Amino acid sequence: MEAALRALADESRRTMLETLSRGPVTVGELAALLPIARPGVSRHLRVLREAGLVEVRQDAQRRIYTLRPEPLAEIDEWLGRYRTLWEQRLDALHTEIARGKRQRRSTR
Amino acid sequence: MEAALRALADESRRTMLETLSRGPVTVGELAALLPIARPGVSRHLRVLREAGLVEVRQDAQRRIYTLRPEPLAEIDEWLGRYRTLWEQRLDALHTEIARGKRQRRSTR
DNA sequence: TGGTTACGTAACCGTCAAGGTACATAAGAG
DNA sequence: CTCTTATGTACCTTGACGGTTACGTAACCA
Repeated sequence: MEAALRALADESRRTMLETLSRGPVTVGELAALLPIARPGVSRHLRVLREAGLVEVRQDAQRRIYTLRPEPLAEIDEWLGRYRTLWEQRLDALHTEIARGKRQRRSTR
Repeated sequence: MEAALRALADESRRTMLETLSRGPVTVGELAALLPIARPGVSRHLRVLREAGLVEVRQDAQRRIYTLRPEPLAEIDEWLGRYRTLWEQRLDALHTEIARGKRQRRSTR
C-alpha cells in the first residue's frame, strides 16, 4: 500500500490509471493521451508495476497493460480507519441527506 | 484531493494522522512519537494543514492540532471509480473459496 | 537480410521535498 | 522585565523525482 500511495501522488499516473480503468491499453496509446514523452510514460508504468497497480502482457512488439486494482483496495481498507470519523461529521452536517450514501460498505 | 494524496505519500505524515485520529494533540506530543526533530514535524503539519487534513487551535503557547477527515472522504470518493473493479475481483475470489469450501454466498 | 515498429533503459538536468541546525516569536511564569 | 516553554521559519544540504534526448533491443515485415 505504501508504494501504491506514492504512485497515486503523481497526476500523470492517476490519469494513466483512469485510462486503464476503461480497459487494457498499450504504451503508445497511453503516451498519446499524456503531455509527456514516451520514455516518461515507460518510467511511470514501471512505478505502477512495482506498486502492483498494473500488469503487462506481451503481444508481438506491443506491451499491453491492464489495471490491477487490488492495491487500491488496500488503500481503501486503510482509509477505513478514518471512515467513521468523516461519516460522523457528514452525518452531523446533513443528517437527513446522507442516508443512502452508505450501502456501499463492502465486507471488511 | 490532489494535495491530500501528496500528503499521504509520506509515511511520517501518515503516522501523524494515525495519532491524530485518536484525538487532538500538540506539536511536541507528535514530535515525541516520531523519529524526526520538531521543526520537521512543524513542516509536516504545514503540509497537512494546506491539504486541509488538520486544523489548529491555540492554547497558550501550545498549538493543538485536530484531524479534519474531509479530504480523506474525497479520496475515498475518488477511489470509488475503481471500487467496482476490485470488488468484482474479490467476489470472484470469494466464490472460488466458497466453492472450495462448498459454501453458498448470501446475496447482498 | 535490412528496415521499421514499439518499447525499455541510460545518462543527464532542473526542481522539489525532507531532514537538520540555528534563529525568531509569542505567551506564561517569576 | 527577564526567563522558559512551545512552536514556527530561514537556510542549507542531500537525495529522490519527473522530464528530455539518445540509444539498445526484440519482434514483425518486405
